[in-house]
Formats: sequence, C-alpha cells, structure tokens
Amino acid sequence: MKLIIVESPTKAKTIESFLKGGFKVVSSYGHVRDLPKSKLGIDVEKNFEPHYIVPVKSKKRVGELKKSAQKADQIILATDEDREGEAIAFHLTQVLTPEKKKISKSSPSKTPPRSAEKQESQISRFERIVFHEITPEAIERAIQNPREIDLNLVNAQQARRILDRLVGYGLSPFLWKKVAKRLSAGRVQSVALRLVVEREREIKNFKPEEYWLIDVVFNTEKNKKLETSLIKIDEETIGVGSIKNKKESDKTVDDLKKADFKILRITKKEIRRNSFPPFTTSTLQQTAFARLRFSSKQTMRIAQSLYEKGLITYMRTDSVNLSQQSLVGAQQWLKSNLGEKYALPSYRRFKNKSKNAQEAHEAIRPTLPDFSPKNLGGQARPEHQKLENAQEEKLYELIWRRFIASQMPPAIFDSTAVDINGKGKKEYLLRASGTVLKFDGFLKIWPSKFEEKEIPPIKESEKITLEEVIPSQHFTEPPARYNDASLIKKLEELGIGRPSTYSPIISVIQERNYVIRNEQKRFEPTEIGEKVNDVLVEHFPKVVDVQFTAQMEEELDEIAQGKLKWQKVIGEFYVPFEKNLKEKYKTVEHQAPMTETTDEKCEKCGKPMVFRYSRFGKFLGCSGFPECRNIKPLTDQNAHKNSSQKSFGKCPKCGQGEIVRRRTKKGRFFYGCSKYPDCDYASWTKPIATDNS
DNA sequence: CAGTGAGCGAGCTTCCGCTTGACTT
Repeated sequence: MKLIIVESPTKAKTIESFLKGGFKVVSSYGHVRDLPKSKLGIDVEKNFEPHYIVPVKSKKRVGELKKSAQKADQIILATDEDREGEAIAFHLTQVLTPEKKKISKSSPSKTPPRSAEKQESQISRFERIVFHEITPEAIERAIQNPREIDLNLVNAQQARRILDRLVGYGLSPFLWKKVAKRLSAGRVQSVALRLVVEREREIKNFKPEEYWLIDVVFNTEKNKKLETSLIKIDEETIGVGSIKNKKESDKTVDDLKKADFKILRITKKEIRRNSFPPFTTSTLQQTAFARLRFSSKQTMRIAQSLYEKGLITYMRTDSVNLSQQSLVGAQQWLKSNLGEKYALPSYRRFKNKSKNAQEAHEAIRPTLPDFSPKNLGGQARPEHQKLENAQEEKLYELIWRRFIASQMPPAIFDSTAVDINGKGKKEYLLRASGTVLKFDGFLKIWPSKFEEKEIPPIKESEKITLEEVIPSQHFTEPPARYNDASLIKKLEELGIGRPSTYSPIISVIQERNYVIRNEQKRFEPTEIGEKVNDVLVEHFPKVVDVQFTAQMEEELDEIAQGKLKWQKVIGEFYVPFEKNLKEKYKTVEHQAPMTETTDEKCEKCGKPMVFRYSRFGKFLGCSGFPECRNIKPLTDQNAHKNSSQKSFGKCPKCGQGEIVRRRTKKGRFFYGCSKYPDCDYASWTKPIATDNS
C-alpha cells in the first residue's frame, strides 16, 4: 500500500476518489512542525539553528500519520508546489522517520555526519510529487514522475520563518518594556499598521484646494442640446489649479458668453472593454467586500464551505491560471446557453502580475460551470452540495460569474467626441463626449458600472448657438481611509502577506487595538496604534519599510535557487538588527506620558488625575498610585485634547451622565453612560433622547 | 456591553504561514 499525504482533507478525499486501489490518501492539515510558541527556538550562536517541535495541536494528527506510515510501503508527499508546501513535505519526512534513522537536522548528534548516499537510503521510502490541477490524469502523471525534496526551497522557507520569528519575538518584548504589555510587532502587521497610520495623517494634513469647472450647453440646428465641458484655455488643460476661484471663473464665463464657436472635428471610435481575470484570494476578498459588503473573514469562511462542498476550487491562491478542462467547460456553457457570439474563438488564459505569486494552485473558479447560480437556471445539485444560505448563494454566484465572464468577449462601446473651438479674448477648446453600448459582451454576465451618454446627431459643418454657461465649484478631496478591500489590495501590491494571511492580518491589528473599523467599515488608527507605529518607524525604520519584504523575497529566491546560503542571509539581517535593538533598550524612554496631568480631581483622595497608557490607549489614573488605585476611562469631558468623540445626549437611565460612544474589547461600538460604573446603562444603538422611554 | 499603571520577580505575552475543528454555555 502506498500512502499519499496532502495538506487539506478535502483535497485528500478528491484524490482518493480518482485512484483505483493500493493507495491511501491522508492529510497533514498544514504544517506539522514549527518553532515553539513559548520561546525563541533559534540558537543564534550556532548559526541560527532552529529548534522545531510538533505543536500540541498537531500531536494527534502526527500520531495518526505515523500509524498510517507504518503500514505503508511507500510514502508519497503531494503537498503544494511552493516554499511552504516543500517545507511541509520536508518536516513530514522528519516526523515520519523513526527516531534512530532521522537525518541530523535540528538535533546535533555526536555521531559523525552521514554520507549523502546514506541519507538518501534513509528517506528512500519517501517520494515527492507535484501537480497543478486535481484531475485523474494529472495525478497519474505526477505519480509516474516523482522527484526528491528540494532542500534549497526548504531552506528558503526556513529563512523566511526564522527571520519572521527573530523580528516578531525581538520587537514585541521591546514594546512591552517601552510602551505597554501584550503589544506586538512583526514584518507584516507593522507595515499594515503603518499604512493605516500614514493614510490617517495624509487625511489630517490635507488642505482642500478649490477649483472650478465650466460646462457649456449649445443648441444644434435641429434644436437639440449639446452638452460640452471646457477642456483647454489657450494651451492649458483645465484641471485642479487652472481656475482657482469664483473671480477667475466669472471672468472666463463672461468671455465664453461673448465668444464665437465653431465645430472643429467629430471623432468616432470604438472602445473595447475586456473582462477581468478570474478570482484570486485577494481579488475575491476585494470584490466580495465591494459588492456584497462581506468582510475578508466572512468571505473566507463562506468560501471554505463552498470548497468543502466541492463547488469551487481552492480558495487560498494567488494564481489566475485556469485548467484546460475548465476552459472547455466555460466555452460549452456559453455556446449552449448564450450562443456563439458570447463565446470566444479561443480560450483566454491569464498571466500573474504579482512577482511574488507562487502559483501552487489554480484561480478560484466553480468546479463545474454547469452548476450555474439559481437565477441563471442552474442544474439541480446533489444533496451534499446544496447551498445553505443566501450568503453562500451570493458568493458562489460572484465566483461563477467572474469565471464565466473571463471567457467572454469584450464589451464594445461607440464613442463620439465633438471638439468645439471658441474664440473670445482667449481661445477655448470644448468637448462633448458620448458613449453608447453597442455589444454587451461579458457585461451580460458580469454587470459593471459604466457611463452611457448619448449626444444628438451632429455634422461638422453644423452651426451651433450658445445656450448656457454653467460654472461649478469643486474642492480636491483627501484620500479615503483603508477598508478591508483596499488594505488587502495595497498589501498584495507590496508583496506583503499571503493569501492565507490577508484576513488574519486585518484581524490582528484590530485585536491589538491598533486600529478600529469605523461605522463606514474603514480603518482608523487608535492612539496606541499611532504610538506603536511611531516608535517602530523612528527606531526600527528598516523593519517597517515597505521595501523590506521585497528585498527579503529576492534573497529567498536566491536561496531557493541554491545561490545563497540561508544562514548568510539571516546573519546579515540579524547582526545589525540585534545591535540596534540592544542600543534602543538603553536609549529609548518609556513612552507613557507619566507627567501629563489634568484638571480632574480624584474623588477618592482629591489628588489630581493624570494620563496613563495601557495597551488599550490612554486612560485616567490617580496620581496617588499605588496608594490610591482609582482609575477612570477617558471620556469626552476629560479628554479635551482629542475630542473626536461627542456626547449623544443625557443618559436615559440616571439622567446625570452623558451618553458617550465606547468600544468593547473586540472593537465593536456601543453607547454607554459616562457615569459608569455608578450607572451601568449601555446600548448597542444610539439612544433616542426622550424622557418617556 | 465598560478593559487598563510601577516595582520586587514569578510566568506570561509576541511572529508568519500552512490547515481545520469543537473543552462549552
């Protein structure tokens, strides 16, 4: 009997159904070994030797794997073809090789190093295979062509893992000492936080700039209205900074009213809009947020369920590849349901844009195009594949539509531009633009917003008469705060984080209370978030630099290609990092504003209250601490500095306190009485200020 | 649905990336 090991139980089930007999397929449930949680687990003195353990959570799994392995003649490691997959395969060999036979890797043995040949024979029971799609043929082919474990790739993963550990477990304790307990920092989360903080400051420092735009309406010979916009004055293109105020606008308006106009040219062209590539994890999360308002966490939970039902391919992927089989399926569906003209003559394949893509999987797509969404006359599904709720229906439909649309022809628009010359004191260029949909193409399945605007039929020789000049005042606007979608998009662009971690990143910066999701579901940094960010940016600029990951990835690639030793890469980072860290422990002061006092008096002992920091941010504590342990939460009344919060009226319960907005541990807003704990009034919704309620 | 700070020093917090379950009201 041969044992095949993959990461995911769903994948195991599918593969087993393809194989005739003589095979057993089991799953490792991801990584089986890791650095210990409770300590660093890296011997920096001994060339960064890692100390791996089987986490308690994985013990049971590993036990089961061992049992299966004992009964097997051969073990085939079929984990993903990427850094992490290769590492999982390697750790499986380590865990599944009986103790005495293990190749010396993590445990230094006193026996001399074994020869390469001998190592070979010890692991000959293991074979490594990879495949890019889960079909009987692909699996069969993979089994016929096994290879060795690629130790260079494993080392690239080790380097990544060790570097992240050194950074995370180096910086976090520094924050505990200098800012507040239970804080954290890391290569990924600290950059995410930095993005949010810097965006907030851009917004805060933003100075809106006034500018004016001018529209001009003409009458055609047939008495139809032709709406145009002012494009140029003399040779200057109109935009922000051109017409700065009402005075300048008035002057232009007056001149336009007296100007002579004639049509310069009419340009007609066809515009094609291509469909989008099928989903990756990142674009799925972005689109589900934009169209369905699902958080990234929700999206992943629902996608997982669809995957387990066999309805979609794997949901953690950065690849836009589509299998041949799926391309054929999409085309067939299109031809028989929408007709030839909505199918493409050839298949459309996509290339990955992001350099860091590891492409171990396909794009996210429906497994069977025939299972179209309910409202598109989908086939009845077997019982175990029934969608359970509206959310599953919606997400499935989104994935299905995106995939089918990716194999559809572009939408075609007819666009017309009428350029008009105006001669007054100055020379003006005005333009009327029309766009009309000629063929909907992929928009039939993937509706998107586009502006259609008709303009009246017109000839170049036609005389036009001025009807109206309409100036309008505008202001430039600050960039928007990040939400789930835009933050994930940005992180992906920067190559920071992986499909499996986008959603956890969003969670962790909220759990640490570094950022909160406001009522518009956008991220705002908290006070403690800004403080942590500032400490990191000032004292550890390299680690929170957006280029840091990019540089690391390049070096990891070289390790994977066997061009660099992983210990060298780690050493070159670690030595200066460690030196700086030691230095900063000595020089950086504790960040709590110990001396900042307030007008408020402690009602227990009469001493003044002072601002203190905790990991939740600022609060008020008695200056008599520790004799008097009185504390008060920060409210609008005493936080005269940061008055972004306001009172929402008198408390309906005690009538004394004000209603203020507060946050729960999890970050959800609620409304409570400022007299807490004397009055325990609290409500999820804004209380209505009536006396008779 | 409302937390929280210093110091003595115990013991603990913390990273990123792979993957799902279930000690219970």
